[in-house]
Amino acid sequence: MNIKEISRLCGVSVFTVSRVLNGRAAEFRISAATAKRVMDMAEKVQYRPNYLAHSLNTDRTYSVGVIFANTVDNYLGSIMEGVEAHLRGTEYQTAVETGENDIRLQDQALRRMLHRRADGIIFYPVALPPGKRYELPTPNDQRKHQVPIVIIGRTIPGARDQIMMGDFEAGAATANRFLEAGCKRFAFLTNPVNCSSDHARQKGFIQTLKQAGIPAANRIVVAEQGGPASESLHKLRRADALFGVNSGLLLAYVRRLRALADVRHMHMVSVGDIEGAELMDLKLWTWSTPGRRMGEEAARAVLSRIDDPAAPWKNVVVPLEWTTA
Amino acid sequence: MNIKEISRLCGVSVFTVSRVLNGRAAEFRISAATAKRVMDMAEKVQYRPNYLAHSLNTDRTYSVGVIFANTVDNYLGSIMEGVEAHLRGTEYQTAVETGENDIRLQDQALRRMLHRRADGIIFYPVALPPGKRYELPTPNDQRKHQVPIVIIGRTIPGARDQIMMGDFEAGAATANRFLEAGCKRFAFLTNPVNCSSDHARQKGFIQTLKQAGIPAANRIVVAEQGGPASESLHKLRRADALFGVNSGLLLAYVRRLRALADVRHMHMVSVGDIEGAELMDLKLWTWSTPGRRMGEEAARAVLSRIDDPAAPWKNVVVPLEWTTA
DNA sequence: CTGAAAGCGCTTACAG
DNA sequence: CTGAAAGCGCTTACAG
Repeated sequence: MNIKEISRLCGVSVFTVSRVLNGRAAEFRISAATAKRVMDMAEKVQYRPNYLAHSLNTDRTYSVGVIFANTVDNYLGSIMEGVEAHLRGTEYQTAVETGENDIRLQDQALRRMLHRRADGIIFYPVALPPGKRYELPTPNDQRKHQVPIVIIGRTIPGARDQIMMGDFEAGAATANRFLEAGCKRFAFLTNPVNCSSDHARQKGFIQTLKQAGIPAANRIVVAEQGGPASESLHKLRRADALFGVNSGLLLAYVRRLRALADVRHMHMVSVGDIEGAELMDLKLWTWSTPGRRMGEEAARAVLSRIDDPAAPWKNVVVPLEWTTA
Repeated sequence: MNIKEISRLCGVSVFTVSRVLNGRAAEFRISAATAKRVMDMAEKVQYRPNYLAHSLNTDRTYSVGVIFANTVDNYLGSIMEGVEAHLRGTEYQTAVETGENDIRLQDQALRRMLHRRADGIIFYPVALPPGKRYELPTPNDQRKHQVPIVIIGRTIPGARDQIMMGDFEAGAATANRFLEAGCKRFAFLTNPVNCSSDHARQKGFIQTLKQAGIPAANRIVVAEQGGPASESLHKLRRADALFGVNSGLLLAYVRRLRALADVRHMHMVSVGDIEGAELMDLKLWTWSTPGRRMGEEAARAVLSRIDDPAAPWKNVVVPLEWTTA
């Protein structure tokens, strides 16, 4: 069943059918009677337009590609949720690709997205080893116009639309929380990767401590490949305030550390909800990552960009919130 | 840049170019010299085939749709990971749609997938309220052949390809673990929804206890809407073995229960890794969900089905494994 | 207000 | 071994 068949059944031209079914009957002054006849017939024969043929003609697929650096976890899942929630109110669909923290896989994913002719892309970049900077590849693209790419979660070089979370502010607020609690020796636990989000948390945290007059010896940063090493655990023994760049990492350190020190007296904060945190008998607070909000903002941004390629870059920062029990 | 342009540049026909670029030069006895000329030119001008035009002709999109009942969490993410990992070795891509545990959204997602002409679909169905059974909608589909749908994670009525995990076996193994530990009063904590996976865990657990001669009074099942209610918490006080159908639920009960009972003496098992479980001072073991393996199997199954629509149904059960610290 | 025709970029019988 | 032509199902100038 196709448009030609319907035109035959209704005794009108293909043109008319096409116009009516695209909701542009009025625009082309097609009589209401004809329009109704066509609509009714389409309904009757359960007509479904051929997406491929439509897109081939219009060069729009009405799809937004989402590319994640790695396997979808709760955080990335909540981003997806936000994207899909926003897009449900539109004609757009999502197509998701994930990598495995591998720059080559991510570049491939981008190429495939372009090949599939997504109208816009939301891109969560890989975190490279320290020192290396990620550059968005510029694959040869057959499209007339540049496909909009919105960056989410981690910045990369170059001006673009981007949706980030309030990492710096969360780092600063964490420092203040510790300071108010009377802590003296602070540690920031992070990963040895070049991730702008991790960096911003660190910066907000350390800067605030520095401004509060905490000497360098009492604000250490631990960033180790492959988890806690015994040397750094030794250093951490004396800390009374631990800030983990993410909850998995914090817990990994605490697990090892409790053999060496009384972790129950340390104040701890990390980013990302922990199921059953209250059962851990720790002075532990967590930040909730605002993934859903970020996803919504990203979807909004990419649609705006599709509509208006010339608009100024959009830079959205979504704040983190303390997890409430 | 398109196929016609290349044919012009090479001085051969469109037919020849098409055949060569589809890797079917030999099949059509196109001379090696011509083939090379075409390939080189395609390389030189950075030719990228138009996916839409190709698919419009072949009626194959080389995409596998994945439909999830709800937001992608760590478990569903690991399924995705498996699907993508398997598909990376092929020409297929994935397209993911999620719902919000809403049957209407899921039906819509399926319709959209068909509209986008996925060659096959992997489907993780919603869990309905008790009593209600989910039926796969049969939307009118314009395709010549029926699009294969592989069910994953939760069974639904009707024979199909399906990939499940070893829920019954995990339930039975949990019961045995408790029995070996000398437990006497058992509780199964679950959700009041019609989920085959939850049911199978319960069945394996309860049947094993029954066979071991545990009286009905000592093997209770708690399934409450909206989390722990005080009445059931009262009942649970005397239990010495708790099996949570998932880890979030178990922890929710334990959190409430510890005000009423000494939870540290209870044996506990739940399904799904818990970050930092060792820090909880509980006798707690967890099952890891084999999402990645399931995803790989599902991808394999859907491709097989695309290749051979007439093959017998495939029914794969992937075992759960105890989480190792 | 409506139609016959060309075109999107590919594939594929059908000839030669 | 290769080409001219029709076709996939739709959209859209261009006429009338």
